[in-house]
Amino acid sequence: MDQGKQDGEAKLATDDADLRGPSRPVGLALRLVERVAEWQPIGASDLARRLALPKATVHRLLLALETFGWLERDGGSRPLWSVSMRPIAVGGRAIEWKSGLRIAALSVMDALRHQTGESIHLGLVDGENIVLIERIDGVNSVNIFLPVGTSWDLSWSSSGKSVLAHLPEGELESFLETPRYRRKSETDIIPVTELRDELTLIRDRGFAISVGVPPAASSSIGAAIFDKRGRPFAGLSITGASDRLREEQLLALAPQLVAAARRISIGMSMD
Amino acid sequence: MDQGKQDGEAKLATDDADLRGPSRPVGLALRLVERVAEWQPIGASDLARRLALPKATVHRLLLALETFGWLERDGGSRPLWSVSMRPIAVGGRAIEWKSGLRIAALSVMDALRHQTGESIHLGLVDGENIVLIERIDGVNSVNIFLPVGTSWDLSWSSSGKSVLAHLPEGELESFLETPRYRRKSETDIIPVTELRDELTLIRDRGFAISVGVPPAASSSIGAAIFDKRGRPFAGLSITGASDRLREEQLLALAPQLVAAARRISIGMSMD
DNA sequence: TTTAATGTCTCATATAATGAGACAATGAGT
DNA sequence: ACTCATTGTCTCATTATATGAGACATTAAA
Repeated sequence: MDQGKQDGEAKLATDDADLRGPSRPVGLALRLVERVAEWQPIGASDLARRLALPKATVHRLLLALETFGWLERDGGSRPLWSVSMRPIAVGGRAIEWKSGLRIAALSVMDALRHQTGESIHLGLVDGENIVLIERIDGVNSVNIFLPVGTSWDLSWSSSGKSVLAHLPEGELESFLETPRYRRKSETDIIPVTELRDELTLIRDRGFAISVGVPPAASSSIGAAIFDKRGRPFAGLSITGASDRLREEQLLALAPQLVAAARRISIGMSMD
Repeated sequence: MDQGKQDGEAKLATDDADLRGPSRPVGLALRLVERVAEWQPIGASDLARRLALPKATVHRLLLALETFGWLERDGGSRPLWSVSMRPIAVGGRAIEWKSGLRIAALSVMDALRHQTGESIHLGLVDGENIVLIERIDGVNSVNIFLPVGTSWDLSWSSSGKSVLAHLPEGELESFLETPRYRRKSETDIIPVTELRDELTLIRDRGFAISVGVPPAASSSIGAAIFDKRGRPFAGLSITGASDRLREEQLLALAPQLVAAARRISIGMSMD
């Protein structure tokens, strides 16, 4: 069975299609970067085996990617590869540029963290995932510090579900086409239908709640952010350790969160 | 004259060498990603002109990079290109994996921000740059929120200078080989020699200070973090708005900062 | 010591990259 | 409304590189 969606953490790479055709080397190289990021630190042979690619091809690409500064290896006699800082540096520029969102959100997020004491997350939709692009830390003593760049399947995080709930019907359909499961315990799996019901509730209330989301077992309450055309494209959430933020506490934060998300949406529409 | 180093913000890309030879398409594609990140949003022709590459080649690569999910364009009739969330997602994995550092640093950083009230930055050396990989926000009401992924030339930021000061003599030499300037005002440029003097002072005191660093005109005090072999590879800094953190305030924070950086170095050496 | 992996490299062949140029669509200037 | 420089897009003959099987030395484990 295809794993990956079950554990909530989003897959990075595009499907491992055959990739014959134009720009094949580029495609292979990028896939390599993505996979190395996922499996680092990893050896060349191991990588080739997992990708079902010839050893020589992988090796050649690894050397190229090292030359260009995207990958690096440790000094061992059997080198292990990992990604360099380059992708972060590149990604940082991306965040800075989606500044319409970031700038509009920052002051609101700062105010919200002072009101609530909790950490505030800003996520941006990327295909079927939502990526954490900014985090402002709560002033409480115990906090969760998720690294920027963490991404989740839209059906997992509270802000992701908020986005889903406000998606045009057609797009939601095609999202739900790929079967999606959520594992609560080892065997307890929530199927699609229940997610649909939850989305209806979310649309009515204007916010979503998630408890015990990996990788840090955090709990959160999230709301969607809309662009000028009324399309949900990002999410704002209040996130904290599961043992402090139980459903009751989360619900109490709802009004302030929803107001903040709306304020950001409005700020985005004024250009 | 070669700009770029003067404004403190680090260059992303490798040099625009001719790139003939093996893996050329991969090299071109990666350079494209880096440049688009730098200049986004940008059109295809403009990009081709700046890179001195044929329009057709650039166009083909842009389409490929879109297919693979690394670039995207707005819907306009003259599409403008920008980078997707993919690099951040990839980079996030990188950060998570340098977890030796991140994990070791987080609790210390959290403690430090509660002691001082200011924002704490963790930077990782990447070639001649230092990249912000984690930020923990101060509890004060006025704060600077630099995006993770921001990078500076080593000679600019306080933590970068701390790293430089503790570099083996040979490596420092080759770093200073490329002429480096710092612009204080439009015409006031600090040459190499003065930087050398400053590094001596930094080595003696164990910390460095920078005032008015772009892009947010922040001021900071920084100290180097060392690996098991005693090599500086990262930096810790206390950063805030220039108008609150003047040299006097920064100096007062030095003991706590230096202690925290040492604690992280020690934590890293215990594997 | 044996053995099964791994990293590295070479080379003939297949395949894709290359870039000049053509074209229509666009948008700025008048 | 009309001009005209510029843009995005595509084609195609030529050239250059990618490809991947296999060989080899090296390493780590049995």
